[in-house]
Amino acid sequence: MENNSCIRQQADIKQINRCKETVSELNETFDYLANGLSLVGNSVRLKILYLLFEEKRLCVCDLSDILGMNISAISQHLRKMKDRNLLDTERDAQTIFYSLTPEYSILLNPFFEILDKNKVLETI
Amino acid sequence: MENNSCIRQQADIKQINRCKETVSELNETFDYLANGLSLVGNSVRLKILYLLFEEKRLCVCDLSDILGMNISAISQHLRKMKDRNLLDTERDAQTIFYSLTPEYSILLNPFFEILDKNKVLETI
DNA sequence: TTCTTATTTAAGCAAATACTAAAATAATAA
DNA sequence: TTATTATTTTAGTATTTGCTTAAATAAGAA
Repeated sequence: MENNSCIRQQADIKQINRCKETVSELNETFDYLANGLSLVGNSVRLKILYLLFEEKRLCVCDLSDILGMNISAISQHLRKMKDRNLLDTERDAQTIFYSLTPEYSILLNPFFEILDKNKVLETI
Repeated sequence: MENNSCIRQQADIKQINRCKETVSELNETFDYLANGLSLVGNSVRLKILYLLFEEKRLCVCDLSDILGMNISAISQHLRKMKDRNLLDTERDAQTIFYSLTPEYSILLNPFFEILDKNKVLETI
């Protein structure tokens, strides 16, 4: 930081201090939330999340076939989302099924609705 | 793609084809949405968005001071979000004020509520 | 036990991202 | 006009991310 003396003459010092307090109070929350959103902000992972929302559960192999991508690449995406609690797993013999955690299913619903709406529009 | 013949014996072919169709129909929508979410999925930008949600409008200089970051770095973040229509600008003499576009204010509201709730919790 | 199927993990690399520093633009004041 | 203030843009660099390939793990079948 070279130059944080840029503060405008007309700057609202009270406002700036209030904001600084907010940022320092919520710092970890910002990081945690941003990290979760960055996982959703990737088109491969967004597709996976939406497909799991629609189909309830899918395995790596299904997703690899659907998305036309390497199983390893998909597996690595799934791991990230599982580690961040976006996904649950359930084993059925050799097959591991992934599903959306209920919390993220709710939180991401507005985005899934956008996708649903677009789907209808494009089908007409 | 070396090996997309991984398909399980028990794979639900109908399900997989339905999913493939969904993905191909919505492909651009996925990309567009993911791109928007990737902008929100960065803690600096999430902070900026939340501060604009709370304060209605702020300039680069305010944000630079609040976040303790280089003006140039903030300006580059703001540009990305303006280009993707997350932000509006309004000039007041030499100062350029940024604000949230109404659409994204609504769409991001559930996340801002999480932040609001955490703020209250930590203040108690 | 060995073989097959399903999946994960590790290593390596290319592309994307975020930041710094310096130069450029733009509006106002002297 | 020149100087000041507010901001953006460009170029360079370090870090992060996403994918490929190959090796490792894990469960069931022969």
